[in-house]
Amino acid sequence: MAILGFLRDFPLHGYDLKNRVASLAGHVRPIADGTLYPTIKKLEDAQCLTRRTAPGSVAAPRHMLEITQIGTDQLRRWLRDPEPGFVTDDNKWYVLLAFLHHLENPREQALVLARRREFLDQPAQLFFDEQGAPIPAERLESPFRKGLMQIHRSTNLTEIDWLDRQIVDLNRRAGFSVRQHDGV
Amino acid sequence: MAILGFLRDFPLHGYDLKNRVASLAGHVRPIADGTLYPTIKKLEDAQCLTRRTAPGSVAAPRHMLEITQIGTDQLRRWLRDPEPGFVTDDNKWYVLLAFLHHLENPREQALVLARRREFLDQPAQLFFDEQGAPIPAERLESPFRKGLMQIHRSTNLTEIDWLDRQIVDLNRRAGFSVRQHDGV
DNA sequence: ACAAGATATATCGACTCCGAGGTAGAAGAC
DNA sequence: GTCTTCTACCTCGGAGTCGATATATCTTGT
Repeated sequence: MAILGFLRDFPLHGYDLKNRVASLAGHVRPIADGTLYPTIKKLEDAQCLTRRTAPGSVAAPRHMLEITQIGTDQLRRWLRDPEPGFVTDDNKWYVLLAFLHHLENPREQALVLARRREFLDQPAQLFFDEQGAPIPAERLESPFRKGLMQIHRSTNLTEIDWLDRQIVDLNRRAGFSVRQHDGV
Repeated sequence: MAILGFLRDFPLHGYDLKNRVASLAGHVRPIADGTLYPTIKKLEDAQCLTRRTAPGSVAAPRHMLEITQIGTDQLRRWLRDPEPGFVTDDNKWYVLLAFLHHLENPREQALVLARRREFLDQPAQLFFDEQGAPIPAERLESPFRKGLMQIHRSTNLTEIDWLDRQIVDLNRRAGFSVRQHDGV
């Protein structure tokens, strides 16, 4: 998804893609060659991108990659209806967020944000005692577990706050465009 | 690591472990059976844990798992000198944090927190233009990317704040115990 | 002229993990 | 009685990823 998302911005070659993806995922951890190039080939076979050999500006010849209409459609499908992991896994969610603007329709964007919002609303219960009963943060003996829950709560609130403001904003914009479209 | 960490608290059987690990990793996403049971067997072969068959309280017989001295040592080694991924990947870091109290020595605990602190200090540059120059958050056109960087910065500050307080606290405690030990 | 090093693409084997499926025992439904 | 459901454990195949390795090209230093 990140590959198509970056290509949607402008054409790139594999080596450049590698660095851009690396700075996004996790943080800074580079994507291995053995992952990138087979994936590019797979996307090419699926006609999601085209390849044009260009002389390397600095060194060996590059394969400039360009996204196709099929690729754009595929990207939008992934964004519009993300797999559960993309909502519940922080790293994946951030990747999705980085490309959500390619899903042009503000109402659809708001729906995706709402799914994340819903997920964050679930109360986090991380630790349980021998009987399986949840242990509240104040009862935890380990200061690290206490901090873990504190940080978790605090960062969740930050994100929820941002999500709510975005969702309102997007729906307002969607409302305007509907009214314009209806001629009201 | 999570398996040994939980067992260090008290003996558990596989099914129970599964649920406890699930509520920690990512969030709530259950660990697959196909991952858990082979891993338990691997740890047993490495003599990190022992297995005792007990009648199931509700259904089929359980295998109660108990951590051994070898397992405890292994756990402490992992905690003391974590692989890079455990410092740079949020999910893995949280798992590590959940069991860091098993690394009893406050000075060693502080060192691990310091590694995370150092990682968080690196300025995050997530997006680049066609020429490869970094784009500051204010210049980003996508509100999602802007929010992404805002949230990233805000949550980092929260965690850094907590880390600093913990590190000071742990070093203070380490200092006391050294002085006590020296008879000062 | 030639070696060294950065750029750039590609492949292979090993490893991890998951999901689907299977076994089996006990409790509760009808 | 037997059927379903929940608990509990286990295995296999496939998908995905990584690290090592190989290759080609261009620049720079000597």
